[in-house]
Amino acid sequence: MAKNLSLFEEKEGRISVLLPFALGRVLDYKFDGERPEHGTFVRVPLAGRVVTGVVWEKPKEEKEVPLEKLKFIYEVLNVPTLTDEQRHFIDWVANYTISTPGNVLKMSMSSPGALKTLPTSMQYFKGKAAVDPARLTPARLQVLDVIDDGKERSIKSISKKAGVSEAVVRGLIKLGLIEGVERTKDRPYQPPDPEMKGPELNDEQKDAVTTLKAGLEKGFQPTALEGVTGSGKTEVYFEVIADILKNPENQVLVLLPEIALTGQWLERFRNRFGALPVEWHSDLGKAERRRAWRAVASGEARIIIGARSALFLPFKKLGLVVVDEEHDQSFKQEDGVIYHARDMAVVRAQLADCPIILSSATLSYETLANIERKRFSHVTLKHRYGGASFPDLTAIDMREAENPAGNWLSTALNEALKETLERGEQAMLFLNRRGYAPLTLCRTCGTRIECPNCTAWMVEHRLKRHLMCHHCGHSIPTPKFCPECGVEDSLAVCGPGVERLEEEVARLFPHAKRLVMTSDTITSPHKGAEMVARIAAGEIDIIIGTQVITKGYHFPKLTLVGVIDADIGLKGGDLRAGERTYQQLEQVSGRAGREKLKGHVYIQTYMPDNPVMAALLSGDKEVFIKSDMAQRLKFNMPPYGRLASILVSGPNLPKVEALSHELARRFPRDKGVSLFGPAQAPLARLQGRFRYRLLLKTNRKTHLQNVIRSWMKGVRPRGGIRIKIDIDPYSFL
DNA sequence: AGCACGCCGACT
DNA sequence: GTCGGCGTGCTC
Repeated sequence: MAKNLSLFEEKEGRISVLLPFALGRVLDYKFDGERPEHGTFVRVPLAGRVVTGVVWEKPKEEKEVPLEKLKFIYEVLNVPTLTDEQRHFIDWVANYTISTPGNVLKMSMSSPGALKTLPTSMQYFKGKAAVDPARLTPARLQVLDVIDDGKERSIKSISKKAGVSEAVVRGLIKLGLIEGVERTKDRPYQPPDPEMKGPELNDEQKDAVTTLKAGLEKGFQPTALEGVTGSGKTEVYFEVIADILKNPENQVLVLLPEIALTGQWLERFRNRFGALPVEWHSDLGKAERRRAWRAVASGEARIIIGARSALFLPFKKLGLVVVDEEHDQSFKQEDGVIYHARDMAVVRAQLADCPIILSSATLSYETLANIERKRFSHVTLKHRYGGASFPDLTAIDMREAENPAGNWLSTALNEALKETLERGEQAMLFLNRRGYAPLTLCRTCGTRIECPNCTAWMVEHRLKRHLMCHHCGHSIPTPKFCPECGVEDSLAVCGPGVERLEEEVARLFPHAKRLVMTSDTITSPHKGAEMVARIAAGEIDIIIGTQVITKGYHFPKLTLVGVIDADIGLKGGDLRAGERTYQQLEQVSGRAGREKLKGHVYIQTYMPDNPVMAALLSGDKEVFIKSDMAQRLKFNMPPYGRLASILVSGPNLPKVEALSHELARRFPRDKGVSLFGPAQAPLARLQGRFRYRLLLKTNRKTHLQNVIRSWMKGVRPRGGIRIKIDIDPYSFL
């Protein structure tokens, strides 16, 4: 009896389980039988339902619920366990971003349903039944010959291999000569072949590859790969990937900013590795998502390319991380768990003790600072691939430019367009404004049509015949009468959007084939790929688009780039306005003249003397970046100092104001820490919620998160108020 | 995340 | 007089 009891106690025990939502702590459960190790996926009861979670370490400070109160886990899932590395990463990110580990875990699970329901298919193999030899027709003998090896196959593959119809196979199943079993197996991915020969690299690229490969032995080693637009950075890191893949266990993660438009990247990849990588992005269907997730977890997926969320996939053994276009602001996740995928990727690589390559033509200031601090090594490509030259840059001073009334294209740009089209080349016009016009106002009463939910103008989208708020999605049919004074046909549109620009181009060049590319017209990755293919095939003469066209493309016949309003990004005047505008203009300029044809770039600006414009035009970007970064250093701003943004929002303005001021009062004044605000956020109302912001600035030595945690302790937002904490903010809205 | 519990408006 | 709005709190 006593023996039995002790045996029972040995077998029954307590484990902690992390659940994929904001519970704020782990929950304990009992198990019987073998102790599930940390990282095991389990299904557990929770308040009358069953949820999937992961066996986790129990934080020391948490008190124990008595064993008899605990419930038993229901099921241990047949899924690879999360590695220690992955769990540390999740905890680290939660701690850094001041979110709950559960919410971060959710990003690693990403398709909860996929963990329990697996696709099943019947697989068939040689059975044991004996049968009258007289019934074995030649077709049946063919089949028996195929299955003699005992391997499991589908009916389809057996019939194909034996060269008989599926009916023959079914007949044998009925006789028991073939047996079936239900198997859960996703289709395998085609493995990449690192030995395949890629395109010939030039000397500069070869040198870069040599340098990068030499650093691979060191384990964790961040390297910035800085190459001018068109220098062939991708082919350089492909060689590093090929090297890493020689270890059959290694997995490689490539993060790209805009997954919607990676058709060209995938094509280059296939040319080098003979197969497509495993893709991960929000557009994947349920089945594909599960297949990719499990392939990553099992180690079958060798190369994963994805948007920022791919960073949280449950890698089995990460051997290399590449962040392409590392300066791109879309790596910053702005809601839910707020994180910067580039920064977190560095942490992920550090935990995996593997190299990481940050690639860009316009490195972020964060990365430049890390190069200065000697934390990152630095490899550069200064020349364009294939002997292509850099485009000529011309500024058009719009204060003086000839500019026929009502036109957004200056005469100079118009002329350049004409010449480009006459030569049979392609042009790209960049205007970072969706829709037809950003503002509609009444000529009679002066009313500007605003969003009822946000402090923002309604943007006309003429193709869709409505006005739309770009912040909350609210839309109304384009009105004929002023909503305020009721006068008919008194509404006038102000300013250009890409649709309006397209209208002008159509008027000036009625025979040119035009294509508008914005998030409104690129509704799916497939559609984006289709557009890119049409441009590459020469079916399009003029591409008109928002920032989606600035990134990564290679169109050999594209020789003219026109920037319609280079100043848009500078107007907000926020911390990163200069940096962002510089990067954007440099990137879009880089689309011109990437092969043999000479490229030309026209930049329309009202402030040609602005340091950003001056730097671009002189080609001396170093001077601008150095002085801009020196400013940041002087004011202890990122990447030298640290920022956190605290956004208080709620439906009731006085309550939002009151809580914001209470936060300011409670703020622990300390050296090395300063608080700005509270002040109304630039977008004072968003989706019906009023917004106030506080900005916290510290030096690099201060533990920013600890300051915030102790500051926020005991603050209980009530009455629908939310506090959003953004560590290292990029957006100042 | 879900789901129950709990106090204040428009209805069979 | 009830049905139900979703604010608040709890789940091992």
